[in-house]
Formats: sequence, C-alpha cells, structure tokens
Amino acid sequence: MSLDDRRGMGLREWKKAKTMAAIQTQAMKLFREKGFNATTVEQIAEAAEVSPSTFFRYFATKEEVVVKDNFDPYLIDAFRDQPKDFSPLQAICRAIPEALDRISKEELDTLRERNRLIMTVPELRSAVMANMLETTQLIVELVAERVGRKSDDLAVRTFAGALSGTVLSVALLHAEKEDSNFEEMMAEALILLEQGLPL
Amino acid sequence: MSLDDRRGMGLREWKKAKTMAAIQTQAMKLFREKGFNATTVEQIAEAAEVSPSTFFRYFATKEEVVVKDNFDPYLIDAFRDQPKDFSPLQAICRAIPEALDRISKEELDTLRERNRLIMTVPELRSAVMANMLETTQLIVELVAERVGRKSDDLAVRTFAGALSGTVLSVALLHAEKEDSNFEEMMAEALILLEQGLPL
Amino acid sequence: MSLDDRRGMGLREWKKAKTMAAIQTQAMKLFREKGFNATTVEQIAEAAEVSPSTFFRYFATKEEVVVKDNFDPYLIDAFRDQPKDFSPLQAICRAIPEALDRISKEELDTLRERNRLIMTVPELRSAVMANMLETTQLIVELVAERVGRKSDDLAVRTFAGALSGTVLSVALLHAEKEDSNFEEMMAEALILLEQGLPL
Amino acid sequence: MSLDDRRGMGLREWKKAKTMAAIQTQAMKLFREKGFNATTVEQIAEAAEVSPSTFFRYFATKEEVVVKDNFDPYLIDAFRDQPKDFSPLQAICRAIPEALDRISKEELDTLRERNRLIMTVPELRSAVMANMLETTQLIVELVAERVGRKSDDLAVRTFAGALSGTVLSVALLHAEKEDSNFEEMMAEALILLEQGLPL
DNA sequence: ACTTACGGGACTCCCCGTTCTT
DNA sequence: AAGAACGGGGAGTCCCGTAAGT
Repeated sequence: MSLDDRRGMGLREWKKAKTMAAIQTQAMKLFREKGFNATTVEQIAEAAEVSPSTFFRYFATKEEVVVKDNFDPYLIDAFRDQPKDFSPLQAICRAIPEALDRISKEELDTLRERNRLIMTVPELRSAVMANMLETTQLIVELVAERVGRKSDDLAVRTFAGALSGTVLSVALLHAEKEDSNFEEMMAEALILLEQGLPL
Repeated sequence: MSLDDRRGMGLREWKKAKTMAAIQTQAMKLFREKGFNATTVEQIAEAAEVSPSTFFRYFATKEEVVVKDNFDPYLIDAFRDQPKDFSPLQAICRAIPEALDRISKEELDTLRERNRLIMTVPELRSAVMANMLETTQLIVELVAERVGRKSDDLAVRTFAGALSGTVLSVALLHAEKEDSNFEEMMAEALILLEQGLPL
Repeated sequence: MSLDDRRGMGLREWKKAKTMAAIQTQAMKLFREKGFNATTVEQIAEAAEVSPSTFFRYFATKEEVVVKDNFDPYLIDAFRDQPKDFSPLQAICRAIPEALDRISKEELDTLRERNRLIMTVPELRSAVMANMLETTQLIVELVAERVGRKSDDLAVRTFAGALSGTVLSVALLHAEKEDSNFEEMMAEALILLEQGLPL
Repeated sequence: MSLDDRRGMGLREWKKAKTMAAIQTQAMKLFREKGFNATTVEQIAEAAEVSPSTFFRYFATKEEVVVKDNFDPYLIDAFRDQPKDFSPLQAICRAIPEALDRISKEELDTLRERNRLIMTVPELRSAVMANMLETTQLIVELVAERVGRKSDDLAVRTFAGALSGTVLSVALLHAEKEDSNFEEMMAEALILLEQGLPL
C-alpha cells in the first residue's frame, strides 16, 4: 500500500501512517549507517522528529521497527480464496505467489533489504523467530478451519510447524545467497515437503 | 551427570558446576513463586549467593537460565550412531528416544518443568525460538554430512527447517495438554512428516 | 543565576534546575565526608532522592558533577568586549578579573572549594585536564576571530596552548598554597608570559 | 630500543618486554580494526595470549596501552646535558631534537600512529591530558633544579605550564595536518613563546 | 609467577508510567 | 485531548581489583 494512496483513510489515519513510515525510514537509514545495536531509539526518534515516547507508541520494541510486516493479511486472504478441494499444502503453494504479487515492487525491495538485515543481526533474528510463533498459530487456525479439525489436532499442528520452519529456512537461505529467487525456492521446498522430505 | 559425581573434574570445574547449578535452582524457584518477569537478576543472584556480575558470567541473559539445555550433544551422538542406510528422518525417529533414554529420571522431570515454564512465558518462548535457529543450523550440518550434500542445499535446509518446526510445535502442544506423552506425539508427528503432511 | 529566580522559566525547566542542583549539592557533601572514590553514584542518587538513571541523565560521568562549570560563557563575553587595539594577551589580562566580578560571592566560594577538591583527587584532575582541551579549542576560535587568522595557525594554537597551560599551573599552585590570591598570581603569570618566560 | 637487542637484560626482563610488546601490538591492531571502545581488554588479552589479569599487571588501564611512552627519560637526559649558561627555554629548544634523534625510525612511525589514534578517541585524549600533568611536574623539578629556585616558584610553574600547553597544542596540530613536520613546528612555537606570544 | 573466579561499580540503553504542556 | 518531557528501574557490558588456586 503506497502512502500517497489515501483512499478510505481519514486524515488522522493518514497522518499516523506517515509518522510510522518516517520512523521506519529513518531507522533503517541509521541501521545501515551505524548498525542496529549502535543505533539508539533516541537517535531514531530525533531523526524522525518525534519524541522517544512516540516511537514506543508505534513500535513496542526497537526490533519491531524492522520485524513488523504487513504481509500476513495478504497471505491469509489469498489462502482463504483457494478452492476448497485443494489440500492445505497445495493451497499454500498457490497462495504465496498470489500474495507476493499484490505488493508493489518497491515494497518487495524494502522487504529484501529488511530480510538481509534481519539475518545479519542476532537480536533481529531472535525477534523474527519470536514472531514466527504467532504466524504458526495463525496457520493453525486457518488450516483447522479449512479441514474442519480442532486447533489442538496433532496433524494440524505438525503441518503448521513444519510449514513455518520451512518458510524460515528458505528465507534464510535466500538471504545468504546473493542472486537467488525466493519464489522458486519456496515452490521447490513445498514440493519437497509434500513428498515427505526425501533426501 | 549428577553433581556429586566429581570423577575427572578438577576442584575448579566442580565449583563452577556447583555455582551454575545453584543459580539455576534458585532462579527456577523464584520464577515459580513470583513469575519470570517479576523476578530480577539481582534477586536471583542474592538467592544463589553470588554477585549479579557472576550471574552474567554464567548466563548471558536472564532467559538463558531457563533455556540453556544440554540435550543437544546427546541427540547428536545418538543421530551419528544410527546405521547409514536409514534415511535422515528414520535416523531422527530412532535417535530421539535413544537420547531421551540416556538422561536421568530427575533431569527429565526438570526438563518437563522447564518446558512448561517456557511455553507459558512469552519472553521465554522468544528465547527458545531464537535458540532454535542454532539447533536448525546444527541439524543442517549433521544431515549434510550424513547424506553427503553441501550445507546450503535446499533439500537439506528444508528438511532441517521442517523438522525444527515440527519439534517445536509438538513441544508446545505437549505443554498445553496436561497428560500427553511427548515421545508418542513426536513419533506420530514424524510419521506425518514422512507422509508429506496429509490432512 | 539564583534558583529562586524563576522568571521566564516554565515549571519544567525550574524543576530540572532544582534537581540538578540537588544532585550537585548532595554529591559535594558526600565527597567531602567520604572522599570522591569512596562515594558511589548510587549513594549520591539516593541522597538527592533520584534514581541512578536520573543521575546519569544530568551528568554523563561521576566526575562531571564536580567539573562542570558555567564560567566559560562569562569569560567569552568579557573577552569579546575588550577594545580591539589590545593584544590578545592584554585582552585576557583584563577579561579574567571582569568575568570573576560578574559571578556572585557564594558562587565564587563554591568555585574555590570545587577547585581544591579537583586538584586533590587524581580522577578529577584528569577530568579537568580533559575539559581543558575544549577550553583551549575555544580560546583558539576566539583569538583567531580577534586577530583575523585561521584557526589552524601555529601562532594562534601556540598562544592558546601556552595560555591554558599557564592557567592550569596557576590554579594548581593556588590550590596548593593556602593563603594565596588567585587573581594576583594570574596577573603576574600573564606578565611573565608576555615577557617570554624569563627565568 | 629494539626488542632483539638483549644486551644487558636478564632473560626475565627480556621475556617481560616481549609480553608487553605483544600486548601493545595486538591491542593496536584491534583498535585499528574495531575502534578503541569496541575493543575489550579480554579480547586484547586473548589476542596476546595472556590472561586479563596479566594485562593489568603490565598496564594499569586500557588507555595506558596507547598512552604509555618512554620518551620522557630521553628528554630529561638531553635537557640535563645542555650547557648551564643556556636559558631553560633555549635548553629545551636544543634538547627536543636531540631526544628525537635518539629514537629509531620505526618507533617514530609508531609514535605518529599512536598520536593520530589518541587525538581521535576522546577517552585517549583524556588519558594523555592526565599524563601531561605529570610531565609538567617533571619539568617543574628539572627547571627548578637548573635555575636554583624552589619548585613552588610562580615563574617556574608558569614556565612549565606554558611549555606543556604549547607542546600539546603543537602535537595536536601536527596530528591534524597530514604532512607537517613536528620538529619544525615545535621550534617555531618555542620561538614564539620566547617572544612573548606576539600576534 | 600466572591463571581463574568473583566482586563491585560505572555506565548505557530500553521501555514504561506519570506528569506537564499546548 | 494528544503528545512531549521527565523520571524510574531493570538488563546488560565492561573495567578493574582481589583472593584463591596451581
């Protein structure tokens, strides 16, 4: 979603979005220049011309500036839209590229840079990992709903866990390898999952 | 390994092990009584009769007191000992119960309590998650070595990621369900993985 | 500027000034009683009824409580006000007593006590020395501006260095000798400087 | 004095000198690579293959590794050797180049790099400044002895202070200007001092 | 003599609650 | 009423010193 694009937003919402974007932009700039740890929240706040308090109103932790992403809702929608006769794994296979399509080119680039930073800085790695738990939980709900099982079903949980782990591994590998294609790798990995991880 | 058991350890090493154990014991006690967040490092240090400095010499973060485990080496050994004609997944299936067998009854109980605590407190969950990355990396190495592929091979990475994710999910479910058997659930989950996550 | 004097200050500013003064007063008291090194920041904070964090918000280091002075601006003003046909050295000779005149009697006493403490405690001596570098730099700018040379001019630098060194030496001697008059000694020293340090 | 040069040193002394040199070398290397503050004593100790304790046996503080110099004794000797009918200032003028001559080419280069580092890092600047006090005191003794005055004589003190300040200023300027000649600048500065700092 | 273990204190930074200002 | 300032408090790092071991 681009920032100029105000349809449906009140003036207030729009201002908030702008502040948030300003913080994120300035933060990323400082991180690039001086590293994540060497950058203090105070500096970010100053660069974004807000008070530290305000910073924490938008982001609960310093890590969140980097980690927070708005990709999940897209994925949920795309997943829900898949035909009901697909298996969950097939549905996911389809949903991922569809969701990626819906975000703009620039955003994708930002995403890539973010990923690289994340995988470089230990603190951020921890933060994403923590984030993953929630994502896994989300997948659990989604899949349970789709296949009509309870959310404490072992198969559902296993599915969600394995999937999350796979996504993370692929993201990591993608960050490591300079000229790799995320979507392709992801597709291949999902096929491997489907085949029972042959090696 | 029990603490009374000093064979082969110099006086020095033994003392260190004792200090570390004291910190961990006191910490767990305080966590149980007042909760993880409400307990300060200073209190733990005082209870264990060491200085806060010493605390941080043994554990880099407050979380580490809970999260640090010595289970990995056992698992590595057990995995390496599996016959070469097993697939990695089969090898893991076998290695897990074998490794669990090698640790004492009391230690297992401690482990269980720890796990329950971990899954309850968000901060700790984050910490284990962070830890998981390293474990995944370890699995990558182990499997790459076993099947003779490079450690940046997509299949190897996918395997490791999916496995880690699965283990975590099962551990979580186990913590949630009072009277569940970890080993059984784990076994079942691994079979599901092998079958390509049917749902 | 006295503290009761709130004209023009918001409630906020006034409170800050009071807190800062409280810290300084309590710190000096403790230093007198137990010595500089034996006094911990925690004790100072407690005496001033603030948290250690707050202490460091006001003073970057323990030394700064003693060393921070507000004398420089007075001196700068006095120096700038000297007639343009005086040589820099003459201007300084005149500016120093004028600046001393502008500060209140009590402040002068505080200043004297501070100086005695500084010259007694090695850590503080180091701190003032560090401070001196900045003062020297300031003199450089001032003099360069006055005589119309660049600030990397050797003569300007030499002047500033020699002057700073002289001031420091005199301050030290003054602290050593119980009943010595700082202004007189300073005047005499400056004359010696002007004469090329005859011995 | 080069390290291979063992004349007159016992084996023990020689070993000590070697350890000290190893620490210094490794420290400077780390400082160059990661900066002064980011380098911990522990890292230096490890790189030099000694324990942190040993580090502190050789150097009282981390700063000392950089600041400690062995130039003073040379200067003292050279100053003492000057003919008695020279004024102190003239004696210094002569003594400085003579002392510089006595140290090797490489050592001079090391000295230069050290100086650059010192002027860059605030902590180190403070440390040298602190050091300067002692040097000034030394000059006081030397000059007092030479001209037959007491060491609390104002003229002697003023002389020492002004001289120290001058030396420091010149050193600083030299560090700032890439291709400047230290000896020349020093000589010029001393002449200015002798003339009463004309501007 | 040299190391290891530990203590303690300075200092930084994150994050949050309360108070004040506009 | 929104947002900034201010303060509190705890985690964590590092320096440096001491004591006990080898």
